[in-house]
Amino acid sequence: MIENLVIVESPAKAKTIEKFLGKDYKVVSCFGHIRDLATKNLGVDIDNNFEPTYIVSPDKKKLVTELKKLSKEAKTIWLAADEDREGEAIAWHLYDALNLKNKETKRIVFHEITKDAIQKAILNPREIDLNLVDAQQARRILDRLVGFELSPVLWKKIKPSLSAGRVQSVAVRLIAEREKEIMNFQASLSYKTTGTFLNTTDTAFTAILPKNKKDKKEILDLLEACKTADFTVSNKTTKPAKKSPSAPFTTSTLQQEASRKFGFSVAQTMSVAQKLYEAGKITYMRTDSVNLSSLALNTAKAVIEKEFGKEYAKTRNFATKSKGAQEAHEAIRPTYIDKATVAGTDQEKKLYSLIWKRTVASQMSEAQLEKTNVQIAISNHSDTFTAQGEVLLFDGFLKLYRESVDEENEENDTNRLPKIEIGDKLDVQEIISQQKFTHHPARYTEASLVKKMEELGIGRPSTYAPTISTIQKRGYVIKESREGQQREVELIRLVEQEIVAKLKKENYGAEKNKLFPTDIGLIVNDFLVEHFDKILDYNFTATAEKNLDTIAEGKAQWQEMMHDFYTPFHKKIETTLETAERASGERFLGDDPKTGKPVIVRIGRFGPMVQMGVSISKEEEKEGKEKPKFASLLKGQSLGTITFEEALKLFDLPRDLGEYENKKVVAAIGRFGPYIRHDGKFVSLKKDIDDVMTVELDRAIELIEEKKKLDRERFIKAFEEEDIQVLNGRWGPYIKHKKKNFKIPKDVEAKDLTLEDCLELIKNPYKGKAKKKAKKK
DNA sequence: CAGTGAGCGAGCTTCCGCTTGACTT
Repeated sequence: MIENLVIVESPAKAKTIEKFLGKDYKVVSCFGHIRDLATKNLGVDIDNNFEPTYIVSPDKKKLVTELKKLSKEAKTIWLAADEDREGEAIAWHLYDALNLKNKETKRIVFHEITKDAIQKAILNPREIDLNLVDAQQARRILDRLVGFELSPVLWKKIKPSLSAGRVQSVAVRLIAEREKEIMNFQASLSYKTTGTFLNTTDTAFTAILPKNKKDKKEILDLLEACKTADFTVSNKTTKPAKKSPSAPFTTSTLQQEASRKFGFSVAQTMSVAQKLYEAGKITYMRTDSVNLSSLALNTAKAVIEKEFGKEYAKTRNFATKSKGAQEAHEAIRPTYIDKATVAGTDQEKKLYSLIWKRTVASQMSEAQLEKTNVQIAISNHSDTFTAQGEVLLFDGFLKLYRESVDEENEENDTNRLPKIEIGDKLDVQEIISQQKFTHHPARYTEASLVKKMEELGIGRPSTYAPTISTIQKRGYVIKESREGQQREVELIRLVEQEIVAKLKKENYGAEKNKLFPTDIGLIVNDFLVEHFDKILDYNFTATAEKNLDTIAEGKAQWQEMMHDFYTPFHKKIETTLETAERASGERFLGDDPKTGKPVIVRIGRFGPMVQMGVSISKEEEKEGKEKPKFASLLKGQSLGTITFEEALKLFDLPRDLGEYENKKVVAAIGRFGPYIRHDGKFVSLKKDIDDVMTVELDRAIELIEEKKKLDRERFIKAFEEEDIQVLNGRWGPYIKHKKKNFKIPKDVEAKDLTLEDCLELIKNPYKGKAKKKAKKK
């Protein structure tokens, strides 16, 4: 008999809480949601007032059986899922699925995992809030209806297996629209003027003209005037300023900072954080809250006073700024703030240290600055130079932590100014006017997309990383780096009474790990925006959230809200299915100069392609009419931007390179990119080195030989009589038998394996640490 | 798994939000 059974969502949490509660309490975890809508027939009975059908998720069946058993034995059951909409629903699903209505069941909540908070929670149990549960059901059903009615429209009108949803489609829209802004962006040029001056004691500093000039003649006039001008300090102002630390980390700010400082992908950040959490080193990592427990505040204060001194400590409470925050947890912070470092992998150490610094800095004093602004008049010209200086009077939190910023753009014009007073006469060393291009808006990184999604209130801490991986998996978006290009800008310099102009090369347009929309992403987005503007509206989720809040307050019925949404939505689905054209992104490029046939680009069954000639029907083919020719677009090319010339070149593939060892050598492009085929074997071309359009026979032979050598090294041994090979693979040596692969235990030398060993491993496959084979389809 | 771009059309795909492992040739 168990006295008390406490069910929480996370197993790591269960472990900690059990320690706090003592031996009368058994604490177990339900691993999040245990049931979900059935996938058959939507899982929603539209005609029966949107009645949902819930089933226990397949991977939770065993767990639910186990929980049922435990709850039968227990006297009192405490449902301690998180205090937010999803948590309330989890509690209710447990109540329902475990059949707890005849048991003593209590609902408790806490926002921080401290002994104090848990004990308080136990003293204040309540009922399950059915209004909040209804709000969750409404959210779930809305998402199901949108996703499962919208996606099939795409299958019919664009391509099978595509997907659309309240969150992912808006995420794709952000990226698609940003790309269009960039495509339509016209860079403009203007001259930025910087002067280097000497103060009365000959110390140099720089000042700029606050406004850039477009006109070269104006610049030349100015520089000409400066040749003979006197420069006088006409004004000087100083004012105090302060900088305050940022709030402790939430999921989204942690993802952003880890991306900016370490280049982590959002998934990487989450998996490292998960490890730290499971090891008890940080608090829960999927949170939208910036709150710290009072215990954490006290420890932070003590740590700061000890490490930096009393004047560096300042206890603060931060308020959330993000839309729709539910704040069921604390901010992400070290469990023990007095530990500045932890053991672990490099990544774990780095991320922990970042979390520690951010948390501690959030409880430190502001930095005190003094900002100085100096105006320098030109005696024979109406323009005025401006110098800006910043002096740090007290470093405060900056002693520990400095947040990074997104844009690598714009050099900083602030410098440390020497002693300058009003009326000082200054000498000029040089004045440089350099042409500057305006920049297009920055493409999104994974992390800056998360930031934007959070601003719009779409997605949740637990879904940011999975959503970003979904839109990439569907092929809507691709994360890429692209090389920059060079261009020339003019630089006009006045030094020692002489004006000299020259051209300077600069790099621009290089992108590192940015999100680009693909052709299919752009086509799907255009289609959805055209036909389902309401769902694709950036405010759709925010508005829905307001309705959900009303339901949670008990002031509205969820079925009514669903009805109001669904009726027009479903009608739109039907008319779109009936009336909308198939969307293929088709574009006519021109007529082939050799044959006169039309050349078009469009999305085909296998992605973006170029087609020469008109499509024909089966009958026409029988009659001997000529079929059109097809070729896939290369990586980096897109339907919207490919030129006629580039498109024509694609028909040059496959290219015949000649013969080697009496066999033909051919260069072409396949599913995995550019390759060379020789004697029935394929060799990939080297990215960034080889060009499939120009590669020659000599190089091809080099690659073929290289591959042959690798294949030889791949081979360890074979037992031909049993069709067994021992080979070197990506994850080390393995056994290959009749097209199936088998693992080799770590402590076994692959080259010492005997035939008997191999047969044994094939009969009883070694599974590593795994206990059982998980079926997954 | 390195061709293909369509033919009949069965049967499949798909959502968001909670949680962790399992597992890749």
